[in-house]
Amino acid sequence: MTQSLLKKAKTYCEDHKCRFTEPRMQVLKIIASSKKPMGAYEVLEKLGQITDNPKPPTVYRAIEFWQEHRFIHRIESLNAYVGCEAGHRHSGSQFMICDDCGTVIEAHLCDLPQPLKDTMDQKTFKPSKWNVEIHGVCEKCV
Amino acid sequence: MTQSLLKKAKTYCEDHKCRFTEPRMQVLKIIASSKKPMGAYEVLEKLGQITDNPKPPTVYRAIEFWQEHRFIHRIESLNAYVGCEAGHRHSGSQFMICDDCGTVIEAHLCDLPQPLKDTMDQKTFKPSKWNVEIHGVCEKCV
DNA sequence: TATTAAATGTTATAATATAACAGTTTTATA
DNA sequence: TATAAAACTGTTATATTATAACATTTAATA
Repeated sequence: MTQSLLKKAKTYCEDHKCRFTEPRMQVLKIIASSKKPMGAYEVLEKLGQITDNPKPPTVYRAIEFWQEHRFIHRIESLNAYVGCEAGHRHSGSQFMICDDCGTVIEAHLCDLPQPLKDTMDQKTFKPSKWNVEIHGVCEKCV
Repeated sequence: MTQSLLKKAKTYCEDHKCRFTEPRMQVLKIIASSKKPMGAYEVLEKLGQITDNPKPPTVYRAIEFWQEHRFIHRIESLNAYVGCEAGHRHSGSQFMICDDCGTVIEAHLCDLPQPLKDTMDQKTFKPSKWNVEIHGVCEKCV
């Protein structure tokens, strides 16, 4: 997905008056071209193969930027990051994480499932953001 | 919930041939008596008020133990831990996290909601563990 | 082109978590 | 009940993940 995501990201930046800079581009490229979620320091290491001795804040800033603009997601249970093509503007994300091969599959539900909505109502809780992480075994690894 | 949870935990240990030791007891007590999730180093600090200069592994070991036996949960998006009275033996957890006051409310759904089950089926993914974290604003903080 | 805003580079350090090994307590069993 | 094995703790050190702070550069815009 690397190329298409980079292109989308570039267009997005142009449209939204933010800069598609070299470090941002490189970091997105590195994360997008990985099949598995990457830790920030893995990204840093990869980046070090391209640019001269980059430092953690470079990576973390770019990660933060792309997260805000939803081109990457953080997998909380792995402290790692994955690219996202979907461009969804809703506030939920759902991941299936294969504990065997490490692959992450993203689902793209737009709405909070009803049983959870019901719980929100019962507790009078106003959700703004939600994340689901499901660990298990993927098709290939069964 | 502190007392009842400690009691449950003690009984559980007796029944399951694991030891209800001093550091485990203290750590569970500290986490259970907090209304909000606590970070490991907050627990460590509290523990330091009771015992002499405890070290991180003491806390992390106890946390790991109680997590395994489901007396506490980790809130991934906060790197923090909360007590759990439910004693559920199923493999899912769901939390509502108030970004205003920090309170965490746990839901207790037994089953993966249908839309997510459907996604699992579509992708032929075999789930073993699932976690939902919903950020938002609680009743009191609206 | 001067000013401002946005972004980067760099140093240092904070926050979170675990490895490794010695020593102790409890449990199992000879 | 002595002894071995297992479970657990104490301690030192260090790994891993993430951010604060400030100087500098780049780009947008007045």
